[in-house]
Amino acid sequence: MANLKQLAQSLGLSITTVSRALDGYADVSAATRERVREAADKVGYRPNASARRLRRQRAELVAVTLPSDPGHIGPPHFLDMLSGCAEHLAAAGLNLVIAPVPRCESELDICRRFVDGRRVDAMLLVRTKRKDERVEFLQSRGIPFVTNGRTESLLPHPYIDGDGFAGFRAATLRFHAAGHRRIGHIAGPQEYYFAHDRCRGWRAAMEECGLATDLCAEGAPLEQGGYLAALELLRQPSRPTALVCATDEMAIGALRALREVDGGNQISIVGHDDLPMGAFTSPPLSTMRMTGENLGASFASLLLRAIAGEPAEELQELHAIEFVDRDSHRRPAKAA
Amino acid sequence: MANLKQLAQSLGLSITTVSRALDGYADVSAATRERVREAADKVGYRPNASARRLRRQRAELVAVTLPSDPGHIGPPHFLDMLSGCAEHLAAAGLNLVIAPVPRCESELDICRRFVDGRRVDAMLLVRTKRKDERVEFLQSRGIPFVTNGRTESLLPHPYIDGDGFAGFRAATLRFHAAGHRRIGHIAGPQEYYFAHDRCRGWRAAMEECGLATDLCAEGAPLEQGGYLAALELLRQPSRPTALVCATDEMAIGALRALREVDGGNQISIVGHDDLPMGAFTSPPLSTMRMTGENLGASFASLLLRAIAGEPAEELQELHAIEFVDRDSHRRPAKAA
DNA sequence: AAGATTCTCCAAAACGTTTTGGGAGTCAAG
DNA sequence: CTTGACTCCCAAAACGTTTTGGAGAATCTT
Repeated sequence: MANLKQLAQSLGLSITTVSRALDGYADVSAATRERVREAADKVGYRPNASARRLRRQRAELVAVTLPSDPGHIGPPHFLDMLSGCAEHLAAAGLNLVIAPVPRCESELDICRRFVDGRRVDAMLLVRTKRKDERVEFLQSRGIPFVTNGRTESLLPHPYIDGDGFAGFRAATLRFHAAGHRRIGHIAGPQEYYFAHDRCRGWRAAMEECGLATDLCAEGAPLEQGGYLAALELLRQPSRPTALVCATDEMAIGALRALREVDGGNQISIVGHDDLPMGAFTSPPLSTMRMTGENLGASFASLLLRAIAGEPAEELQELHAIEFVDRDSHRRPAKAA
Repeated sequence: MANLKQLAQSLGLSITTVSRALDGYADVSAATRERVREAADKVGYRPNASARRLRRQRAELVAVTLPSDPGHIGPPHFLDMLSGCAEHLAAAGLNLVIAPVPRCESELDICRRFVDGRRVDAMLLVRTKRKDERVEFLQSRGIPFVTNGRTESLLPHPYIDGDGFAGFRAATLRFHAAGHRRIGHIAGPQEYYFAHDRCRGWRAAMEECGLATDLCAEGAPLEQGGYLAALELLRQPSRPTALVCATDEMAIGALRALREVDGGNQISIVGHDDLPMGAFTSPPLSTMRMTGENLGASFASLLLRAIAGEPAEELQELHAIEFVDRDSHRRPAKAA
């Protein structure tokens, strides 16, 4: 309700003094400072955010772009992550705005709007592509940002990512150790870094074991994509006995395909993301997930450090992937 | 990069004219308007958001508060809803900021911070309680807001809600028509409007049918809460043969309880929310969901109309609840 | 030809902060 | 008495827009 001028007037002080008193500067006597603070408390004074932002040349805002394709938004914990991130940003006086991408615009347009209108101090990018134009743009503008997922950008940039390569390699080797020899991969769209990374992990393991890498099918990172890709692999003359799937959603689609095919329930399968519903599929879906707790806080911390100017190299977190042992990966190797 | 002053200087025009040209006022000649627009396009001029907000006395922001208790954030479609809402708000020049509530603060504190700092033009409230202090506060401040869920506030306020009363009444009657007589209710915390509303619906149906309303147990709106509440009902001397659960999460907990009890798999059950994982439980969980598509757009529209000053009475949407027929509600009435 | 009207444009005043660059006092030291 | 240091305060200048209230020139009316 009240602004600085009114508050100052009612106290018989100058705007300057009131402002500095509230900010705790030392050049205001302790007595006045206390008097000002009490008065401010009493009238419930809060500085006008827009005015402060204008003067300070800070937006006090961070934006996160949300891909609008339904189902592309990421696992359910995504909202928890955002919530955690926003909470930690708020402690530093920053708010998190969500910026969904309308169908008619590109993610780049959104970035441009936010950056060039000086609406944000930093950005959070999700679902990075190997070659991500948003990253290039933000780098060229010199605006701080953190990505959820790596890219193949030449310049380093801050990110948090799971080590999909290692995770999928390990999962594949696990199948190999269990006696599987025909291990298929259901891959996500390869322009996404995570999908490519996971595919590489599977491929590396296969090559290490001296196995052919032709049992690979790509699909949209959705239930339907996994379903179609699985059908494709099941049509092969020599079927896979195990499937490593890029995401849980695809794995669930693959499970549906397996149910429709003779002996499909004898095929092992593993996904990635640890979707809650995976616990209820039949068989319960073994999966993988990124380690680390309170990811949101990590993102917030990286963002704040990026804003503070820390070099990108020090703001990169690669998290190990852990295996979540349910049941779907335990089918015998020799069946099918 | 550029601001109005520089742009004006480079064109040999005044700031005023450039500003008005870009806003399309009629008092700049079509020729100059075009010239200005081209120049602005070329240098990629975007008005500084903070400056505009200060001058216009609008924050161009809407905040949504997220309860921080994990699991309380609502069904997975919640993020889709937010995303849709943000998208439609963006079309009107408003951005959506998410405001999670840290453990040490109340939702009211958050509202206060946003409202008194003039950080937002409106607020979106979720998980309303029957007596909701946030609603009272916002009403007293006269700031526009829309709630997801009704309240028992005396003054009307804009909301979108599902007709839980009718939905739960209908579901209960459906069980009655199928021959069930001992129909239990697993209720959510009654301080929440939705939980109370659904409970009333069950109770009304029971009374209409002349049945006792003692088979009711309350729990936290989580899997564990449903599990414990179900165990409580199953301990009764005469067990329910059907369960109407306030939420799917609770229903899934109840399913776990049923599995642990002899003959539990003969008990019918229905939930509410249409969680994706409900399709994978065994048996697949019959459920209910609010009708209406693109809820986010509806919220955005109500928010905009509230900001425009439309009276609250015209900004209330009560959506019907539809039944989602899977399998879990089809157990015979005479078993158990 | 004088007055009214219309077209274009602009100077200056906001909006509410934060920050710069002092300006009065007071006190102690030189 | 002067000087310097220190304490406490303040006027004024930003920050970049939008909007108000004209001003000057051209065109139309009478």
